[in-house]
Amino acid sequence: MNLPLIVILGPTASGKTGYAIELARRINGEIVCADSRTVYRGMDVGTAKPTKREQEMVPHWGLDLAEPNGRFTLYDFQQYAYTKIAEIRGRQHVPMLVGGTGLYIDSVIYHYGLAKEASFDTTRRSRLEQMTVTELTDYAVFHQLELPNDALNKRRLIRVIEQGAVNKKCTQLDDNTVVIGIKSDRETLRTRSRQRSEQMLADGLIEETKRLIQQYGLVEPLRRNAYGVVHQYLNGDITSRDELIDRMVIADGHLVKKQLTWWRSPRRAGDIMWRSLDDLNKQMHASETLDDLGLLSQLIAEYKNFQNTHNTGENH
RNA sequence: GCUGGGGUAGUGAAGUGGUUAAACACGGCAGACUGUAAAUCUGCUCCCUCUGGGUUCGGGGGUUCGAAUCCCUCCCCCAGCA
Repeated sequence: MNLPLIVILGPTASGKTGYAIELARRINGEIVCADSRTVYRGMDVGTAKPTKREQEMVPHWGLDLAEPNGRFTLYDFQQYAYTKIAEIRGRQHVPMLVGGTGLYIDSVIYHYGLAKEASFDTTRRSRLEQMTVTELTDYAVFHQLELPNDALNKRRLIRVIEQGAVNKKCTQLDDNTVVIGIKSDRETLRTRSRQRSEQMLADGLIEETKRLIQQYGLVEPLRRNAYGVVHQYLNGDITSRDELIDRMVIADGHLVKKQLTWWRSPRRAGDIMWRSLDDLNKQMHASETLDDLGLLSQLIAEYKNFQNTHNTGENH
């Protein structure tokens, strides 16, 4: 049997981690984290990285792969995930791709056509970064490059110029891939986010932020979300603990919005089977009498059914 | 109670007699996005029967051809003095 790939995705604070760990224990799974921030070493509390204890319950991969000031690319993640998924299958375990970074997940499940970069030209990058959007556009047009549909997005313009094209190569979902989305309404997420922010502070987020900034400087991953807000607090731009929490919740809210927009896109919406945490847990506990393969095949069957009904509905 | 400052979209804030009041920022909503993605970028955000129309600047009154802007009065907030 070719073991399936179980993908569990969902917005921040939706409860992916908890569910994934429990499921992994039931179906003999191993978790590959698809999260652009937990790849960084030392960024633990502020990224809600699975704890040591959680990591001991189920093998976790994809954590602590890079230094916060290092360069970690989509290609790096994709290759890492491919390797780990193959290794997990080699052990006759079920690979599970779990995370909230839509792009990372897509690069693996749709097999983005990424090629190894010969070498990253830092000098050229910083030269391009100094150009204005207009200059970059002119440059791209002059060299007859297709412009990104996000024409004012400087980062993407730079990528187009570096690559010499807009890269869109990808495939359909593999037959044995199952994609489950954790469905949750925004109010619930906000409530969870608030609780989680309180917990992060209790767990030493402020000290962690201080330490990381001292060690690496104010690098990009430390400028955003929880870390960015705490940095403003340390700076005195935010003066009260209440405001700090509020701002952390708002930052999470922005992230959630982007994540949901990503997954709502018609390009992938038909591949994601959204289920509430309650339903998923009920199913898991209801099938306790089943053996591991029973629960797994139940999920697969449910997903196949979802795909069929969705696709017929779409074509007619 | 007195004196001074102030009350403009969900919030902060610009506008201080004259082309269409609400720039700008935040928040909210929607969208794009294949190598930094928790990044980066775009649109909408007073109301409506919405390619057009309507209402508004704490309440009321007044001056003026014309008032968020000047005057009177009342209400509320902040600071100082009692």
